[in-house]
Amino acid sequence: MPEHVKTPDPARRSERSRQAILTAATELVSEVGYQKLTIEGVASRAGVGKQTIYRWWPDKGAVVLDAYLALTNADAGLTFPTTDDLEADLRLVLTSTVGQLADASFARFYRSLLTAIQNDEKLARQLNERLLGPWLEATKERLRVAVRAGEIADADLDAAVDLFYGSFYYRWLLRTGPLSTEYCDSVVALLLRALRP
Amino acid sequence: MPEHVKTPDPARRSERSRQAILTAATELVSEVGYQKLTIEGVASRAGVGKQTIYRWWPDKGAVVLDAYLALTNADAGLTFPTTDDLEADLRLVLTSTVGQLADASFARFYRSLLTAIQNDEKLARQLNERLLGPWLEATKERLRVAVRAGEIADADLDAAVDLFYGSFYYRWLLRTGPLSTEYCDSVVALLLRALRP
Amino acid sequence: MPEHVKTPDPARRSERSRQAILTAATELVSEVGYQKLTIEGVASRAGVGKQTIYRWWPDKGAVVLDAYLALTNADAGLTFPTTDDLEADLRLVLTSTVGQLADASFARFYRSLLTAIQNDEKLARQLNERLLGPWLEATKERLRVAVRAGEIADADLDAAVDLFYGSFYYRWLLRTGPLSTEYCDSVVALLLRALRP
Amino acid sequence: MPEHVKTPDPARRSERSRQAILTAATELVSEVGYQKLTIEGVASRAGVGKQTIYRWWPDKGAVVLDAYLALTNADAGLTFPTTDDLEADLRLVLTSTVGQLADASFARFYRSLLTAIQNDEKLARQLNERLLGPWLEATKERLRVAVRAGEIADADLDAAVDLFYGSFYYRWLLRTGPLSTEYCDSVVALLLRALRP
DNA sequence: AGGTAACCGAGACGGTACGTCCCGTCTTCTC
DNA sequence: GAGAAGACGGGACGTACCGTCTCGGTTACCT
Repeated sequence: MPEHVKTPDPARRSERSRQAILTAATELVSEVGYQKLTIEGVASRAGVGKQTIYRWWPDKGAVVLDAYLALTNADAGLTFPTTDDLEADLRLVLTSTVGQLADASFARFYRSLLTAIQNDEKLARQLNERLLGPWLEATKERLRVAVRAGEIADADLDAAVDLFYGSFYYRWLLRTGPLSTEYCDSVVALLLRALRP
Repeated sequence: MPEHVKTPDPARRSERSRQAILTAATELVSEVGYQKLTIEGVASRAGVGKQTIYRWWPDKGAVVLDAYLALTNADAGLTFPTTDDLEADLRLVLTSTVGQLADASFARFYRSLLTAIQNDEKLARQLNERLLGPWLEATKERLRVAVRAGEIADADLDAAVDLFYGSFYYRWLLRTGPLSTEYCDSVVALLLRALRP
Repeated sequence: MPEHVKTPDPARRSERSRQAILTAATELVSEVGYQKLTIEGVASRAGVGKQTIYRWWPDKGAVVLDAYLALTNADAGLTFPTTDDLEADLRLVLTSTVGQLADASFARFYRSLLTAIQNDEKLARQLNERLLGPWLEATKERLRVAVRAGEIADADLDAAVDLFYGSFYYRWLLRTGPLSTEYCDSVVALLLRALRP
Repeated sequence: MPEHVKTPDPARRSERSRQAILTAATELVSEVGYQKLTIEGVASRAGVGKQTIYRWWPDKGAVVLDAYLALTNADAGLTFPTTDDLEADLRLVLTSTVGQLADASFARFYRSLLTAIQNDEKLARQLNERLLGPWLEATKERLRVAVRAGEIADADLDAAVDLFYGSFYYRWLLRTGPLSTEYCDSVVALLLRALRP
C-alpha cells in the first residue's frame, strides 16, 4: 500500500490559519447557510489560500463540522444534569436545547451540519463519535442511575433515548410543528410513563 | 399591480415532458444523490430543454418533491392499518418502513428529499401538506380509535406520534444506529407503555 | 469516428462577444505582453464568461492569433508594392515594417504572436497559411516580375525571400542590433547584388 | 544606500545542487518544453529546495540559459572554421547547425531559449553577450579574412552575417519551410554572389 | 574545539490562473 | 406558444505553481 498522496505535516500547520478558517466558516454558515457556503468564500474571509483549506480538510462538510465542534467546545467534557429529580433533569435538557435553537444563527448552523451528514457517511460517523455518541451515552447513564434508584423500569434504554431526542428532532428537522416548553413537558411526561416501573 | 411575470399556460403543458422529467429526476436522485443532481442532468436525461424545467418548477427541490410524490402515489389515498390489534398495526407501519428503506435507492431518494427541505421552508411546507401532515393525521386517527376503545389513555397524541416516528427517523437521519425489527418492537412496546390507560 | 466532443454551433455564435474578446485580447497583449495575458483577464475585460472563450478557441495562442489577424485586416487582400523600381519597392517594404515595429504596442503584439507559435505547431501552421505564406508568395511574385523584366537573375527565390526577411527578423527577434533605415538599405543592396544577372 | 537584500555568499554555494539543477532543467526543457517547465518541477527532479533555485537565479529564463550554456560548453572558446575555401567554411557552419537541430530535444531546448528572450530583455542581453555576439563576431572575422584575401568585396558585414544566419533562423523559427542541405547551399550561393567583388 | 552563521531540503503559506461544471436567462428554430 | 437545443454571463470547483516564509539539519568558517 504505497499511497503516494503526499500527506502534509501537521507539525508545520499554521494555527493562525486554522483558527481563521474555522471562524470564517462559523460566520458564513450562520449568514448564508450551508448550501451557499463556498470554500472560496471561507478562504477569502479568512485571508487564506484555498489550498490551505484543501490541505487539511477533505470538503466543506468537514470544515463545518470542525467549526461546529470548535464553537461548542464539544471536545471538552459534557455532563448530563444529574439532580435527584429525573423529570426536572430531562426537562432541563430539552428546554435548554429549545433555547439554543431559538438563536437563529445557531439553528442554521446545526441544521447545516445535520444536512451535511445526509450526503457524507464519513462525516456522519465523525459527528457520532465526537458529538452525538457521547451525549447519547451520557443520557443513558443518567437513566441507568434512575434504574438503580428504582425510579424507572429496566427497559431498552437505546430505544428510550431515541424516543426522547427523536420526537424532538423529528419536529424540528421535518418542521411538522413548533418547539415549545409545553411540548418538552409532553415529551418528558410520555417518556416517564413509558419507563415507569 | 400588473405582475408581468408571464405565467405559462398549464393547458398547453406537455404531459410527455412532465413525465420524462420526473422519471429522469427519480433515476438521477437514486444514482447520484440530491446534491449532485443537476437541472442540466435532468434535462439531458429527459431529452428536454432546461427552460421546460424552469418554466414549471422553481428549483430542483420542487422537482425532486414532485418526483417523489409521483413515485409513491402519495396523492392517492393512504390508509393507516386498522385491525383490532393496535400493537400489530403500529408494528406493521414501522417494519414496512424499514422494508422500504432497505432499498438503497429509495433510501437515497427519501433522504435527499429530507435534505432538500432543510434549506427551503416553502418546500418543507409543501412536503408537510401533501405527505407528512396527512400521514401524521392518519396515525393520530388510529390512536383516537384506540382511545375510544379504551385501549390507551387520552394523552397528548401530537407528542405521541412524534415519539413514534421521531425515534425511528432520529436513528435513520442521524445514523446513530441500525434499523431492525427488534428496534421496531422496542419502540412500539415503549410507546404502548407510555399510552397505557 | 463518433467524436462525442459536442462541438458548438457557429450559427448561434454571438458576434458581440467575439468582437469584445478580440478587442480585449488586443489591448491586453499590448499592455502586459503575451506571457502575462490570461484567459481570465480577457474574459473579464470583455465582459464575457470564460467558457465563451474556451468554447470557440482552444487556447490563448489561438485567441491572440485571431486578434492579430483582426487587427491587421490580414484576411483582406494584401498587395506587394510594384512600381518599375524594384529597389524602391523592396526598400519600401522593409522601412514600412520598421515603422510598424516602432510602435511599441504593435511590436509587443507581433513578438507575442511569434513567441506563441514556438510552442504550438498548429498555431504556426495557421499563421503561415493566413499570414506569412501569402506574403512570402506576394514577395516572390514581385521578384518573378523582375526576373521576367531581366532586372535580376533567375535564382532560388525561396532562399532569396528568406535572405530578405530573415536578416531583418533575425535582428529583431534575437535583438542582436537595432533596426534602422540604413540597415534596410544595406539589406536591399546586398540582396540586389546577390540577384543581379 | 545600504541595500539590505541579503545577497548570498557564492563561496558557500553547493556545487552539487547547482549541477543537479542545471541537469534537471536541461532534461525537463527537452521533455516538456519551456512553457511547461516549472521551478517546482526542476527543484523536485533535482532533489533541491525551491529556495535554492530562487537564491541563485532570478527566474526560470535565467536557469534555462545557464543550463543551455552548460550543455554547449559555450564559455569554452568557439572557433569559426577557417580553411582556404570560404564557400566550404560557410556551408559547414550551416549544415552542422542543421545537424544539431535535427536532434529534437536539442531543437526544443534552443527554441525554448529563443522564446524566453522574447519576454525578457535582460536575458536577451546575456544571451547576446555570452553566445550570439561572440559567434557573430567570429563570423565577421572570417569574412574579413576573405576580404583581405580579395575573395569578397568590402561590404557591410553586419548586414551580411544577418543575411547569412537570418535566412536560416527565419525558416526555422517561423516554420515557413524545412531546413535541408540544398537550402544551405542556396543560402551560401546567394550570399557569395552578394559579396563577390 | 565550540559556536554560529549560512546554505540546504522540505514544504506550508497567501495568492493567481487554470480549465470544467453548472447555474438561471435568453435566443433561435421547430412543431 | 410550448418545447428542444444550446449559447450566454457568471460563480465556484479542485488543481498546479507562483514566489515567500519558516523549520530543523548540516556544513564551513571564526574565533
